[in-house]
Amino acid sequence: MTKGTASAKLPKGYDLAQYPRFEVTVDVVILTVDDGQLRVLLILRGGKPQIGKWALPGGFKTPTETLDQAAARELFEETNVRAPSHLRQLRTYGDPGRDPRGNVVTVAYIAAVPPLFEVRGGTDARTAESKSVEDVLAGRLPLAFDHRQIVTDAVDQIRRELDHSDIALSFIGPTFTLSELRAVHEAIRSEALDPANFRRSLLNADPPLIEATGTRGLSGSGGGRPPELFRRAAHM
Amino acid sequence: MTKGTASAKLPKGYDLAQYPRFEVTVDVVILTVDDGQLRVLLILRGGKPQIGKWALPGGFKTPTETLDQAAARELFEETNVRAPSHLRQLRTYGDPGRDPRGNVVTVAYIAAVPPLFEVRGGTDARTAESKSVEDVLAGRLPLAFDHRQIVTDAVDQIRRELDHSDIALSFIGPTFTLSELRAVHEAIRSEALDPANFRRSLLNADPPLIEATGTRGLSGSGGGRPPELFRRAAHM
DNA sequence: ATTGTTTGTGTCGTAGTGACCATAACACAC
DNA sequence: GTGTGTTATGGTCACTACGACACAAACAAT
Repeated sequence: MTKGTASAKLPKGYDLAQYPRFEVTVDVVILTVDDGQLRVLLILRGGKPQIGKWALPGGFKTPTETLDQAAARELFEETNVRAPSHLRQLRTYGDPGRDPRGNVVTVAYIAAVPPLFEVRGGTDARTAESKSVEDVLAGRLPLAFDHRQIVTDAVDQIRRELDHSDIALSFIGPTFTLSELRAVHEAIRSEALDPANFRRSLLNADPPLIEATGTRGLSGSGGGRPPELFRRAAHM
Repeated sequence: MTKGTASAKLPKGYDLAQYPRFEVTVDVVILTVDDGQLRVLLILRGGKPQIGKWALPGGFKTPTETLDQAAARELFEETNVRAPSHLRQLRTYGDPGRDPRGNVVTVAYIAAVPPLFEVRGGTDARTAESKSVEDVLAGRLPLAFDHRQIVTDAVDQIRRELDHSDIALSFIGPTFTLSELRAVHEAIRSEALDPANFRRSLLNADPPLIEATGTRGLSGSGGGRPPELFRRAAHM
């Protein structure tokens, strides 16, 4: 609506010319569990600063979009990944000097997706891959800017939510076995869980998180009883 | 370190001139429980937009300070309240049009303090008072900008944390009775708690949150057994 | 002394959970 | 087909956490 021109009809000091200005960016932490390993979606920077370094997908917010929209847009542009509905804010980073280009404040977003999503690199023809979170946290894979700190905070956040939300379901597809779901929990918590107890706690959850589909999956290559298939419970 | 001048020695497109710019502000939600009522610290706007409306204390970030520092500084400048050590980020708000002055992104902070703190109005000689959160949430006390939404989110956040952290202790002084601590929980949860069960859950907490001082407090005006005084447990 | 109030202690039954055992249902090698 | 290994599923047991309550302790007020 009212833009900077509004200052003309108001007492002096109304407009914002006197205040320092910042670039506002969004960065997106897309987590996934693949082959029992927690991974994060990164792009290989082809642009201006930090060329050749891995970084979180993200970019500049425009004045006409919300922060949420900016995060979804940048994610798709740079990685071709459609933003999940549960893409949400993690935290905002604005330390002076965090971006060598100047005064850049970034709002970090976080979401989880199932593995094997299509990553073709975005319109910018950038390379996009999911990388081991463990490597990032240990510093074996250096990231641009303060993105390692952002990934650290994202993993902490996911760990805190794991037992108090349905976030684990976001890591897997619409139908799944309890083993697959358990593998997600184990990858995030870095510890083994008892299959029987895991099953009981999920089936007794109130409100219910999952429900049986009635069908069964296939036994693994090494044999084993074929598992029941579940889906997310209809939440009303 | 490197400012905008860095663009001189780098390929064109490096500098940020091409991107839209924003003002970045911080807003602080200071919550307190007074007389069994949850309250929020507000200031009466004397400046440019929204004159005469109540608003959260806050202001513009400078390029040389962190977001945390900006929040603590603005809080003290406008309300004379020293920022508690646990002042921390809540969420960032950047919807287009949220501030009629232009493109303003604000990072909201949250903290709890004991009642009866000194609020003299800050250096700006503004009026600062704590107001009923219930009145704010119900819309009986309109706030400037989107500050009502921020207060809503802050209360939700406090409610979520209440049972999984020591945040309740921030609402009261260094020594306290279990009745006082229980009153904090009851005010935030808006429901009565059993004194006996409340005591048991706190004394059995692991890791311990509180410890007895050995001394006793005074009976209330209507009589009653004098209560034990507790303090925050030495967390090691 | 009696009454009322608040604090503090204990009991009881239920629900949740970790550890563990047993059975079911498959693949695979022979 | 039989036996062996593997995973899924169902169940038990002991311990803990917690809501609901009963009750004693220690004060104020009359």
